[in-house]
Amino acid sequence: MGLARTTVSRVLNDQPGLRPATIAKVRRAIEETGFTPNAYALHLKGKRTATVGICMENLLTPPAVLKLASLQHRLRERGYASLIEVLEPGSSRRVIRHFLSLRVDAVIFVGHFVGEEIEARIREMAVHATPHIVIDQFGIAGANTVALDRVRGMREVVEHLLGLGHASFGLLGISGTARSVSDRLAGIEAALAAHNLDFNQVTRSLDSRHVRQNDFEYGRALAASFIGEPKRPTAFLALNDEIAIGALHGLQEAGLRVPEDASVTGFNNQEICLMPTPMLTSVDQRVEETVRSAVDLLLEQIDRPFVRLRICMIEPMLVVRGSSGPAPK
Amino acid sequence: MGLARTTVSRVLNDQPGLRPATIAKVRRAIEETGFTPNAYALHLKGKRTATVGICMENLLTPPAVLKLASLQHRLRERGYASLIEVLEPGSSRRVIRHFLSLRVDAVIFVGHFVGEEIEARIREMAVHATPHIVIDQFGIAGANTVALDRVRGMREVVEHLLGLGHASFGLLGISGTARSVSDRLAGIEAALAAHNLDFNQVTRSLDSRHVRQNDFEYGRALAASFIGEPKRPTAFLALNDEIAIGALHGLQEAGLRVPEDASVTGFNNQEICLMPTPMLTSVDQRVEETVRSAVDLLLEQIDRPFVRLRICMIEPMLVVRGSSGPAPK
DNA sequence: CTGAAAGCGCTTACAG
DNA sequence: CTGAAAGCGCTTACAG
Repeated sequence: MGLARTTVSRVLNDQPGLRPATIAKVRRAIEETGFTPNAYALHLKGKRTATVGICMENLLTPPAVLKLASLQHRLRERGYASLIEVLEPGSSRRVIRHFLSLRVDAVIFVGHFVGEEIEARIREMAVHATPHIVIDQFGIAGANTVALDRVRGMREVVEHLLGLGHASFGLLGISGTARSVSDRLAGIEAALAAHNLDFNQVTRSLDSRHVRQNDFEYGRALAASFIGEPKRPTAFLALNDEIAIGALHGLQEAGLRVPEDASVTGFNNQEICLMPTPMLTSVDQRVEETVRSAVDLLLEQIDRPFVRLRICMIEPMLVVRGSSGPAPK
Repeated sequence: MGLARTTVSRVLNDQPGLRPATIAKVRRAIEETGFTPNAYALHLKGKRTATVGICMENLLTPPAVLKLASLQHRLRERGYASLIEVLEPGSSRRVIRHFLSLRVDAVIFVGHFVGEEIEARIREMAVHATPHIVIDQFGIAGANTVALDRVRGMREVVEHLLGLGHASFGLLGISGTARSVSDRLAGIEAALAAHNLDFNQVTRSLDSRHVRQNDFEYGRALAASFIGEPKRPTAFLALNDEIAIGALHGLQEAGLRVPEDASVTGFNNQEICLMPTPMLTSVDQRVEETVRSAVDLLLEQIDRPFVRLRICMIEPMLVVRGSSGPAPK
């Protein structure tokens, strides 16, 4: 036959020093038999798997999916396949073991997780010298992290509204102790403090009057509650775009004009910001830049393991649209 | 040491006939060293990889992502990990080869692809006896398929509007030759024919006046165009929810009341249907049922290969909301 | 330029 | 009940 396993292997790996006729013969045989090399045998021999494991908090929010799509695209460009798993609380151990058994070159976490769980996983991965990066969530001990500077994002929103003359703010869904909330509160406080305003005097939250949902209906309900109140705020800051749009509709249904009677702002700058009339002012997460930084940091670690811990903050970008305007006189 | 490779292997695979003390000793050693079995060695020995390859058309539309999330969840339940790749035109060969080299147990296609390309891939996979299923796209030769009956979905929309007394219909984004469009046209024609109405007489499309975008702005622009027309339709059927919501806003901006002056319907029943006022009547894709059927068909094939070709139609569900009402007198 | 041999990390008969 | 040996499908020195 003239087709020793060695020869076939050399053809498949484009190694030099083969007669063209031999190459052609091998290629033809491969074509005819539909032969596909077994990746498992390949990697057993030590070839890099060129695979990255991605742990997603969920696949149900547009920003998360946008990150996933972008990650997958960029990794592919660099020659990596991605293995994707949704991480439910408590499942991280199983998922990471699976990734490790598949000898992934690195693991990416996207979203917000139980801190201790991820910390434990990162320690396990360190044993195997498997690099990692956490996208979105600051504050995980020992974790390489890339995340949006949400404090700054919210500060810019408030600065923008202060600049428009607003002095009383309704907070929509921005209450509680979750990290994503506390970052936003910190941003609001910082901006107010810079203008010598007292947080408790100029902001108001009615979140407790409704069951927290973080969706349109929740925003609508919150807006409706504010309508009945004396001293209604002139600007409403929402935790996310969904709540903001719900609130915008709620205000309009009550006969208020946006932005003439009240301004509304969102957060995340999703596509739906373009849908209401007027369109929604929001804070862009800079997904592309986030993902690019994350992939760069990760590949750097794959190339030279044990570099020092990296924390990368992404600057948000305020996108001003029609839903925010001068405060009413 | 008393820790022969054989013994360790037996412990890891929960095989009977080991002394508890031995088991404990092995487990401790595994724990201490952070030993993780090499999946590649495992599968080389013939163990099933318990992995399914998923080819996505894209990850940028909510319905696609919903299917992915649901698929991933159901496969995990059944013990399968999923390998996800976005298929760009022309990349299918590379992606499928990669999946085959990883010895996936099956491949799932989600979305709409170039027919011949997928047909070629399915033929290649047949050589390896690797089962497949196509979700969403009917009409691929030799493909096991699960997809929504879009003809019927659109027929139900028209029946609903006819029942409300409408007799003139504006089509938004429903023009051209794409399969997803022609299915919808077939549904509209069927419903009209059943009521002895002539398609060309009672429907109108102004799609050609704008650059096709399938988004809010396109819907808004189309609605604006219809406003200026004599004999304005009383009902507007959109290709999808985005166009419908854009149109709804466009009509309202022109001073029309929905549904008193004009009805609007969408397609896909995404979450955004709940956002406008009034909320949008739409057609639900029954993602859960689609995915369940697909996974069932697939596992059936994995268990006994070479069963006959399976085509499964999913019944859509019309969801009536405030955007559709009685035709104006 | 091409082929025979060893070995990657496991599992599975088969001895002990 | 436990261990030594073969072999899964490749790649890579090493001979020829």
